[in-house]
Amino acid sequence: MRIGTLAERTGTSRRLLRYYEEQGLIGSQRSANGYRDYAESCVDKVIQIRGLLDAGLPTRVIREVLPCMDTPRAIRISAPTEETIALLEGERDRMAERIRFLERNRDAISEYLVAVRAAQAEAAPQTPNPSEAAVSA
Amino acid sequence: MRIGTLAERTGTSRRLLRYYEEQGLIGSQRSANGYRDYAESCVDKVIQIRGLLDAGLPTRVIREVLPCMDTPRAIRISAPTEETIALLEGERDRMAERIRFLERNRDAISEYLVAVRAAQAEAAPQTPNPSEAAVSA
DNA sequence: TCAAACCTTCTCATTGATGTGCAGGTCAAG
DNA sequence: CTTGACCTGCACATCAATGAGAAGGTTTGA
Repeated sequence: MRIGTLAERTGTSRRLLRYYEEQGLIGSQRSANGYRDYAESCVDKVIQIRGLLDAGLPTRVIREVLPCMDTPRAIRISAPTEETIALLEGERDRMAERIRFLERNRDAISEYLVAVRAAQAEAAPQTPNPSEAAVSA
Repeated sequence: MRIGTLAERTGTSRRLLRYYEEQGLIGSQRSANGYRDYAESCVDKVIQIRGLLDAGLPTRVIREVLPCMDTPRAIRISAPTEETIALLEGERDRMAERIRFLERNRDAISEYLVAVRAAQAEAAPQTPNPSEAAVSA
C-alpha cells in the first residue's frame, strides 16, 4: 500500500511515516515511480511503534526491539547478539519499573478523584452547581 | 536544606532542580543570602517528578497533578476546578492505557527472551546450565 | 586577615529527541 | 491542464535537559 493509505490506517501523518523510515523503524519497497510501497504488516508495526514511543522508549531502542517481535504476539528468533539480549533485559526491567510507578500514580489519582467527588457531594448535597469554586487555572 | 544536598539525595543535578523550579514543579524558600532552602518533603517530590516524567507526563500536567498528591500516599483535597478534574481523569485513563501497552510489550520481550535462551540451550547442550528456564517478571 | 576551595546565584546558549511545515519538483488520473 | 498524491530536503517547533561563564556567599585553614 502507499503512504497515504498507511497514514490513514494507522492514524499518523505521512510525514511521520517518512520520519520513521528515516530513523530505521520501518522499511518499504519502492514502486517503479519511486513511491513507497508498504507491506500489510506495516500497519501493526506502526501502531506498535506509536505505543512504544508513548511508553517512553527511544527510537534507538525500538530499532533494536522491533525486529524481535514481528507482530504483537508472534515471535521470531533471529540470533540476537549478547548485547541485544542485555538491552532487551534492561528494557524489560525498565518497563516493569515504569508499570509499577504508573500503577501507583494511577491509583493515587483515582483515590484523589474519589475523595474530591465525596467532598463535592458533601459541600453541595442538594444544589448541583459544578462551577461554584471555579476560579483560576 | 540547600540545593546541593537535595541534588545529592535525589540523584539529580543542581541545574535540573533549578529547572524544575523554573517550570513551577517545586518551590523553595530563600535564605537571607539568596540561597534556595528546600523543605524535607522536596526529596519525595523530586523523586515523584522524575517518575512522572519518565512515565511520559509533560511538565504541564505534572504541575497540575503534583499539588494533589502531597507525598506518594497522602492525599490533600484542595478544591480543584472542573477543568483540573477533567485533566486528572484524562491522565488517569492515559496512564491505564500506557500500563496495558507496557504490560503487553514487557510480556512479549519476556517471551522472546525465554525463546532465545531455549534456542541457546539447544545449540549448546553440553554446557552445564542449571537455570536454563529462569524467567523473571 | 587573607586566600583558596567550594557552593550558590543568574543568564544566555545549546543539545538531543520527536516531530511538523513547506517549497519545489515528479507522477498519475480525470 | 488541473488536481491530488507522492518525492526529497531544509528549516522550524517543542520539550526536557545541560553547559558555560560571571559574580557573589561560605567555610576553613594558614
